Amino acid sequence: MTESSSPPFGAERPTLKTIAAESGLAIATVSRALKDAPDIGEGTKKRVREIALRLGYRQNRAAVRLRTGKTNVIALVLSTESDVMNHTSKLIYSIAAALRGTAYHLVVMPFFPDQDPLDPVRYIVETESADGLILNQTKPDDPRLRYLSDHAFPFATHGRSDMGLDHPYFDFDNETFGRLAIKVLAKQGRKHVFMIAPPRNHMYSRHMVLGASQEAAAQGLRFELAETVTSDSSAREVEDAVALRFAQAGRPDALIAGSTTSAMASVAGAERAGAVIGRDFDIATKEAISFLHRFRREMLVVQEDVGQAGQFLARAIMAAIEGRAPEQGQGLEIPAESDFKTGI
Amino acid sequence: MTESSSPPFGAERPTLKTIAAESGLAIATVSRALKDAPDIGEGTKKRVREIALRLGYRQNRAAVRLRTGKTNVIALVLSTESDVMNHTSKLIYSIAAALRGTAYHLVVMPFFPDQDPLDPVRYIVETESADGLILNQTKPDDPRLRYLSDHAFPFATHGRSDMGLDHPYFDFDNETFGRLAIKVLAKQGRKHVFMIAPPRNHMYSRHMVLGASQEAAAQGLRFELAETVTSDSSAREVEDAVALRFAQAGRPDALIAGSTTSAMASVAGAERAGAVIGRDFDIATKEAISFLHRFRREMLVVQEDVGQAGQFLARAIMAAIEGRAPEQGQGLEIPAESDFKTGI
DNA sequence: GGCTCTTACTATAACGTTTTAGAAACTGCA
DNA sequence: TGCAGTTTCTAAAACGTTATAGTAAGAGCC
Repeated sequence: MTESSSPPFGAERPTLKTIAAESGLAIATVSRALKDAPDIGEGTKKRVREIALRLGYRQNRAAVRLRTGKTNVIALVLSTESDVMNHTSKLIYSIAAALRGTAYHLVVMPFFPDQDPLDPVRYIVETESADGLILNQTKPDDPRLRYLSDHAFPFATHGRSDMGLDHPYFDFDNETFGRLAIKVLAKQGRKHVFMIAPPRNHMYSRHMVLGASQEAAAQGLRFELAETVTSDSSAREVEDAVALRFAQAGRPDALIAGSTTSAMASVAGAERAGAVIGRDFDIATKEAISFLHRFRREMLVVQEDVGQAGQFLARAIMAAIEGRAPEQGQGLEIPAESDFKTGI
Repeated sequence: MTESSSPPFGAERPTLKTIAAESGLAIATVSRALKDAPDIGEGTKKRVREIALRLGYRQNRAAVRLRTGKTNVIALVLSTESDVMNHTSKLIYSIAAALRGTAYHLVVMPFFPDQDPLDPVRYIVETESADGLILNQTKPDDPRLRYLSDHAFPFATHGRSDMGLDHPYFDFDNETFGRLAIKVLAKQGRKHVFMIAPPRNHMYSRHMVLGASQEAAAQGLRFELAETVTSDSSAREVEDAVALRFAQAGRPDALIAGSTTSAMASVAGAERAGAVIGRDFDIATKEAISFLHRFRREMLVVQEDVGQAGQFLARAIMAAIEGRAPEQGQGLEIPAESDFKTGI
């Protein structure tokens, strides 16, 4: 596909000017010919394209950017919190994959715990160093979204917020996840669930807890939320908390973990307290990359399709930038009960 | 730190021209004042800085880029192979972290299995869309490195090559890793090692196999290399291969795995063949993110410090771009015997 | 008082592109 | 033949910055 021969070694990179000189046309004509403008003759267009190809011409992005004000850059601002590492790289890959063949580049801009979450966002908007941006780890009331919305800057988010803003997002339906997790555990005959939820200030935590608690009530299960740890706590802390709880009276017989590492840690904690997975308790959780079943085959796990999220977000942000209506405004990945699988 | 007030809502973004008008100075003077040129009076500099701050002035990067030819972009070309996901996100984070506060941005450009590995590299060089680039997963004879070297384009690599090129790199010392893995297994009284090595065409595979095989010879251990699978094979394949081997006569009593997932899969395979970890066999491996001990506490694992690699590479590539001599030309993370730890 | 030297500033061109307004050449038609 | 209409091309300005060459004013010196 990339048939253009590279420019002769050491030579200057060809510009519109080079092609103009070569063809005897004006720079403006060459420019318009290359973008297939209607007021350029077919023969001329063909000739220009051939010369461009022969010379290995490539647009100077800085010049286009300066002239048009369009950067052709999409920024991804990444939360560095927790164990979302697999999650993260999958997201990056899938966005980059969706951008392939388009004019857009992806710049990655993590923000760090010591930083105001607004900093990278403000930076991008103020310097206009991207045309649009993608955020993850949304909060119910998220100042970043307010800022972007106030400045009419195109953005899309992985996860929802609760601010009544209408913007493109993709989310995993954690409410359904929570509901189904309970259902599946109930089907195993479990009566008492102990849940390691994500940090309460994240939007998806609310959804997950809501779904689980409601369904537990409906099914008549006892529902208990870990108070001292979240799924973002260190593995050690989660393990200790679960071990402690399982050693106390009224031992739960089921677990829900909000993240992959907290799931592993929870199992380790329950086992330390002498409980056997599949016999004394079951655990339901989700993961972005398939490996929990190599840890314990008995675990009930849903695969979250982060690749789908990345692709959706890339398309949505491009549509937003170009002022097109997105194919779909919002996306939700809804797990089904049958998606909860063991590795047995 | 970022004290600059944002420009009044809706107003045009201020440029040097704005400041020039505001101060009564020429554009050139403002430009030079802001970059602290020696031929501008102190009073003027102070006044210009104040106005710039008040107006929330930020350089237009496209203009700078067009004028100077410098992009202030560093590209990271990522291999998508195998299970290096944790590895990958750690690398991204650490590079981005090292770039924080500098003028450089990080654009991520994965390449995909269906693609010529040279494509993204050529693209960046031809379009001059970055000042320098970082590559990982080097091959002994790597066309990407040859191309970059031929075009005198600044680059740094995670991993070495075998082409006699002098360029900045950071590597984990896999030869020492291989050697020590054998040593540690020998200390456990093991006599017969089965190794799941990385794909043979990767540089680090050569190193690892070399170290392990030599040390095995020195220690009088039997050394056997898995022929049908590599550490990049699917978990299922690795598990099957190890299970098969452990079911055959002359069962090994030790494993070395070249990657984290292949380590998990190997253990699963050995266990399927009825072997018990710590009793019938031991396994040595490495990981980028701490979690293998939650899988089996008995595993002997070294933590590879990918964060250090990212930081090193970021610094090295900036030095290369700016024509400075790097603080250190090459970096090697050398594991020690005492770094092999169990989770017990 | 004329000379050079230094300090502090400015005008202008250039980077490579796109856009706008307009010019030139051709066509068709009366 | 003349004129409007169409097609195809061009000149020039602009985006925001930096580099270069140069100017003006004052200081120092004999």
